[in-house]
Amino acid sequence: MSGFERRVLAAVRRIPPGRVATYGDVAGMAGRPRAARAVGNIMKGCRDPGTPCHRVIAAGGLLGGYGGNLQLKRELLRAEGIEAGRTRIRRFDDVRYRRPRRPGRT
DNA sequence: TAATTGACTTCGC
DNA sequence: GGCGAAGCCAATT
Repeated sequence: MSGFERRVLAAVRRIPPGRVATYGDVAGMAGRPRAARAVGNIMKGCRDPGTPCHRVIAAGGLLGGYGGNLQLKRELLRAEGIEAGRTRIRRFDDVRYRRPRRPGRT
């Protein structure tokens, strides 16, 4: 397992329930903001229990993919209070998870 | 080592 | 909203 992959999985695990993050966001949390594709590639092989891959979606609130079971992804999200339309998450901006910032002077 | 492959992202039509 | 093109990144062959 490469360091990048490990960081990506760790980032995904940090996404709280009821919230989602885009591949790009996860890539950023992993330290490679431009590696959204690589993140997707890793997600594809996401079989680690405890890693909520379903909370990772595409940019703009698009659903992205889920091993062909996009329907399941929607249900899982819905179970966490996130509703999704045919192609897109609802209230995406509200449920989107962001990297925690260092508390400091503003 | 080089080429290919995507659960990506942004832009234009 | 859907489609095609270009850019970008790591894993796999």
